[in-house]
Amino acid sequence: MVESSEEKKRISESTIHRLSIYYRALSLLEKEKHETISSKELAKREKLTPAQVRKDLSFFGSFGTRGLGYNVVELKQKIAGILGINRQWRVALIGLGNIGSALVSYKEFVRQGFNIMKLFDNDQRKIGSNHKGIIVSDIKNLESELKEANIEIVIIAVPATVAQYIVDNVVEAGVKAILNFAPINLRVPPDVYLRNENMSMELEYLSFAMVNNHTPKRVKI
Amino acid sequence: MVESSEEKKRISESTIHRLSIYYRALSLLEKEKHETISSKELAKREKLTPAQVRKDLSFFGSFGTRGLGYNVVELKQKIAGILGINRQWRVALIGLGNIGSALVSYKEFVRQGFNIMKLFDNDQRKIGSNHKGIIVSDIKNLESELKEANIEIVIIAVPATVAQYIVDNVVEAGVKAILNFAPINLRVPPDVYLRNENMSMELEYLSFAMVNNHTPKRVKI
DNA sequence: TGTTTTATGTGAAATGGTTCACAAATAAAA
DNA sequence: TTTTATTTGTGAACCATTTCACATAAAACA
Ligand SMILES: NC(=O)c1ccc[n+]([C@@H]2O[C@H](COP(=O)([O-])OP(=O)(O)OC[C@H]3O[C@@H](n4cnc5c(N)ncnc54)[C@H](O)[C@@H]3O)[C@@H](O)[C@H]2O)c1
Ligand SMILES: NC(=O)c1ccc[n+]([C@@H]2O[C@H](COP(=O)([O-])OP(=O)(O)OC[C@H]3O[C@@H](n4cnc5c(N)ncnc54)[C@H](O)[C@@H]3O)[C@@H](O)[C@H]2O)c1
Repeated sequence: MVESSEEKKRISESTIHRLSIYYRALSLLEKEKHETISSKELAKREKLTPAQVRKDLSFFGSFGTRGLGYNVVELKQKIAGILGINRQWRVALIGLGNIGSALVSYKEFVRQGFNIMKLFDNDQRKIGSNHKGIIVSDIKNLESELKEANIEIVIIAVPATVAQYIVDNVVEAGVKAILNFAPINLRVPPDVYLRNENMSMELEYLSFAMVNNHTPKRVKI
Repeated sequence: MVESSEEKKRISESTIHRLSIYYRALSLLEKEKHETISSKELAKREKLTPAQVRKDLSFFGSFGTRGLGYNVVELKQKIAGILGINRQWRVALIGLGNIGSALVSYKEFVRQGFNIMKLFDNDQRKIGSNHKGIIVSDIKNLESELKEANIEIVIIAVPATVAQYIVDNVVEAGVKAILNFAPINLRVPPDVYLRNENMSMELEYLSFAMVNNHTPKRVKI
């Protein structure tokens, strides 16, 4: 079989994270009625370097105008396309406890096209109740309901002890992207994308920095 | 003044994050009654390489025994010392909304020595109320109460619109470490450590990965 | 006690990511 | 219209991190 002609560039994770940063900055610039922005100015705002901004963007195309900079609205749309947030994503959240309930109310997710459409829990008092217009489903029906609703991304907000078991079912249901809040190293097949949100880790970094007088190259994203 | 004889090695952020991972893994191994662990086995468990584990640890000393591996309890304590979590930290949380309330109930923080001792809000209905044994303070008294309670770390959980203003006051009160949940790029002086917890960014990574069939080098921590 | 096996600790090599520096393109000014 | 000022896009140089590979040391075993 002939190799696809499409170039498969290896984009670094840092570049992807910075695209998120550019997107957020451009949203603000749009609100502030800026028509164009130079890599220099954008870098200054986000404490990065102009070269970094240009190099990041150059992996995906030439979006600027020499002598002028980038059109704010246009670049924002380009980045949205690259990140895949110029569309709606169907998201389910499992575990409606402290953190799960907070996430359901997080408006930023919806604004970026991440729509929580299904909620699951195993607590009888929670099943059937209404959260932000969504009826909480019984975890027993996880697989069938995930499939039925065509869920593409699942957020895990259950205790660490049951997280692997839940994830196995989520994978079984064909979901390819998982955002995990449980402080545990989950096993998923190679074709499933997994990201972990670990808040203790960030506090531990602060602790380390204070104890060791750490001098970071720059503030973490 | 003579330069301190203490070596000031530049430890990478990735190394620090992996120390957190090792710590969590070792806690589990301790529970599972493992007496020793090799870099090979530890790496396998956390999907890292043995060389990586050894190199990370070697920045801080020689903690292992050739032919045997590392003593679980001993290494765990060493890492706790390196990360600065073999002590108690005095933490304050500002903004008792959705995410703030969830964080107050997060037991993992306490387990690692991060004790939330002060809560602040500007909502009259919340001020004076009791959350997990802590009376919510009026944001008006922020500076004086932060100083009085000797707060070392502040968690920001207020709307992005007011976050910079709040942070300015926190910095004014002499706090040197901030964990920020507001989706905004905060300005702090160079001697203040700032970490951002940005959940949209992780979802955006998943979105990017799915749209672009991204092949990461390895799963992000 | 001697031999074999296991596993650390660490320079050196390889890989990956960031910054430099400049040609090329366009805008702005003259 | 020509000149000057900006600013992009990108190889090349640089720097940081990861992996390799092996000398060294201790454990396990005979
Ligand atoms: N609270 C926080 O601020 C916070 C922060 C970061 C990470 N986390 C992590 O997020 C997870 C949830 O934390 P929490 O504080 O919200 O805990 P919680 O106990 O308040 O919530 C857990 C929820 O999961 C549900 N649940 C339990 N077992 C289940 C199952 N088998 N199937 C479906 N649902 C099930 C429970 O009914 C409950 O509603 C934990 O892993 C925790 O470590 C919490
Ligand atoms: N809800 C989530 O899951 C989530 C996730 C990630 C990040 N965040 C971010 O965390 C922040 C809080 O989000 P939320 O959903 O909890 O919002 P929220 O509105 O529920 O809570 C905000 C809290 O801050 C308080 N507050 C407002 N202004 C204040 C001031 N000047 N001084 C002191 N307190 C003040 C409010 O009274 C409220 O209690 C936002 O920046 C949000 O973007 C939220």
